[in-house]
Amino acid sequence: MADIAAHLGVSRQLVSIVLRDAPGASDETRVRVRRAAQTLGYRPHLGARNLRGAGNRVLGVAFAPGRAAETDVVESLYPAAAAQGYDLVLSALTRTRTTRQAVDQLLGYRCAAVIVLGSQLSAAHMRALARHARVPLVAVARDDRGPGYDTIRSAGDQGMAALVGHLVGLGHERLTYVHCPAMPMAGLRLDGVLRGASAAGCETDLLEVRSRDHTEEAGAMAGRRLIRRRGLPTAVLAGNDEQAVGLLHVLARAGVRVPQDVSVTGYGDSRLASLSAVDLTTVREDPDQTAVAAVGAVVRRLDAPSARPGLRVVRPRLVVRGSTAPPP
Amino acid sequence: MADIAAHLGVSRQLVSIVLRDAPGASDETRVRVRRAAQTLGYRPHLGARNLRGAGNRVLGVAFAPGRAAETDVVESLYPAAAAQGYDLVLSALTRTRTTRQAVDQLLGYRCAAVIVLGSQLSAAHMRALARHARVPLVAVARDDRGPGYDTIRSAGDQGMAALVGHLVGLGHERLTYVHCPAMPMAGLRLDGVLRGASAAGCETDLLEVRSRDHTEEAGAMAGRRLIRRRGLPTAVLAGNDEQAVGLLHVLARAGVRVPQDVSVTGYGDSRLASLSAVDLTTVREDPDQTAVAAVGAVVRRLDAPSARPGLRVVRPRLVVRGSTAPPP
DNA sequence: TTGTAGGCGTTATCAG
DNA sequence: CTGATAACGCCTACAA
Repeated sequence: MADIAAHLGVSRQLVSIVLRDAPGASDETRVRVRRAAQTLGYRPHLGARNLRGAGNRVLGVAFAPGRAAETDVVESLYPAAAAQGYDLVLSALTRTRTTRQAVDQLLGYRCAAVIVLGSQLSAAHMRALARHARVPLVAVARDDRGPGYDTIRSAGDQGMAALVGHLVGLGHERLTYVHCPAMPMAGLRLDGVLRGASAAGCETDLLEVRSRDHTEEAGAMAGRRLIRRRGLPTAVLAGNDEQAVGLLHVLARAGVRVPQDVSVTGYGDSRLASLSAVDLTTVREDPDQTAVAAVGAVVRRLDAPSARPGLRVVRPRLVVRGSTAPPP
Repeated sequence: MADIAAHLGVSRQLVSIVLRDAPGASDETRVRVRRAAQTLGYRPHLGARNLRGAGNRVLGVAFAPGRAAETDVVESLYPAAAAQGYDLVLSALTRTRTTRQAVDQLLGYRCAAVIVLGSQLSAAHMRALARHARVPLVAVARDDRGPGYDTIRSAGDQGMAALVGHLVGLGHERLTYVHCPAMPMAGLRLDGVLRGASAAGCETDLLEVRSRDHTEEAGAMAGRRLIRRRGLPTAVLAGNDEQAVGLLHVLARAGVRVPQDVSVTGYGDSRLASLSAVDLTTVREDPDQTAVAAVGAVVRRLDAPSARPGLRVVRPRLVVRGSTAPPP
């Protein structure tokens, strides 16, 4: 910044005024300063900016790259944060990196708040983390809630109930649900299936998969167990899209036709679901809505730090594709 | 830091000395200072640290969360960077966020260097970006090379040649390669197939998929075209694992058995390849090796800024699984 | 072991 | 519009 000032023969303050669009400079100098900044390759030093204490306008995001639902939310978080004047800094959750470590790094950058996506931390650890971070903490895709942090999640029960309604409407009378307890928010989705089924007056079988994995592999395990059984059900609901894809794969290799012989549904409407070879009936968890809600929670908490942390439930939407049909 | 000093009644310098393990403090005070830092919830201000100019020990990483190969490398980058005393700060490449924007943000944090994973920028734009960033730039998974930036990639040609060798060894005499020009490093892999085939004295058919997508969707398109043809080939090589999975899905739904009727191979050994329902013969691009090579390139360039940027090729490894067998 | 002093890049306030 | 001055948190150097 001093370089620009020297180069133009003006004061540093003037340059600062122009670059942060503050009042107090003529249009002509604004242009000159901006041009000089361009040619000199000027770039604001974000660390120095945050040093000033007040209003650092940076949100930290901890997430697991590779998890489809989370990366979608991250993608949506950029515009959502920008709309409120915030920038994002990311920190990865990996096998070698705990939620705590990731959040600690973000706090090192003095983020105004931290958004944690899909952490598998226990409720107690999450609360401890929120106390430890002295900035607002927002948890996305958890089925618990504070105290100490805001929670954003989609209504997994409503979504599942909508899928059940869709299948019953097609004429199915008995549904099988692939329940994978290791999956975040598994309980909520199971609830939705059971309540939806009892409301529609239809039978439900539970196929419980006991594995730490809750993606394609779990779906494949469920598929193999279904095939070993005497008769196939007419409709199977998987806990999420990845499980549904694993299930579809196993069914296809076994010569079972979808949807002619069996209808299959997923949850999430991730990238996988809309692939032409998958074409999965599912429930859309809108990442844009989730992202906007998360940023909204941050802003609200920063405005009123003493307010009780809340729970925001985002409404899911049924997406009917080619993997469901009337029973054979 | 001043808080700790006040709380203990010592000087800030002493606290600084203890916290960065510098000589000049007694063991007893070290313990006291550390305990106080704990209880006061002290956390170093990374921005302020970087402000000091020299040796900021932070590497910027620009990548697309969601791309399997890239997230694997990111996961491996954390330990690789830590081994050299570096921390990582991440910036996402998304539909709404260009490589340029992501790198600009990283430069704002005054990273010592920037690592860009799998950017689809043209060679000219990449060079411009390297000039614009005044710190070392390392590109991972590109088939071009500088000047202006170091490149790390796996030997796609050798990997493909190894797959060809494996298939020929099984007795296949005619191979079909799914060529998707939009895929990064597509040319290199095509080369490997052609050279491997001519060395082994076997025929090759090219199935070119013209689509911007180079993942499951492209593989599914290729699969549908194969099935519409008169006779199926005995072996199909896909450009990467995702394409292979899309291909497998379409083949399975069409009643084609893998590997009894057709052998299928992928490239990358991503998470998908080892799923039990996929069980794909492929080539492993080791993310650990790639990550170590990338950090190594950074360190070398920081030591000798004037050295000519180089190309580092990581050797891939054949992984034989259940999707390949002798021809029917 | 402690104190003093300065600098890193930015924002902010004050009086000219 | 400029000039002067301060503050943010951390590091380094030098002297007591």
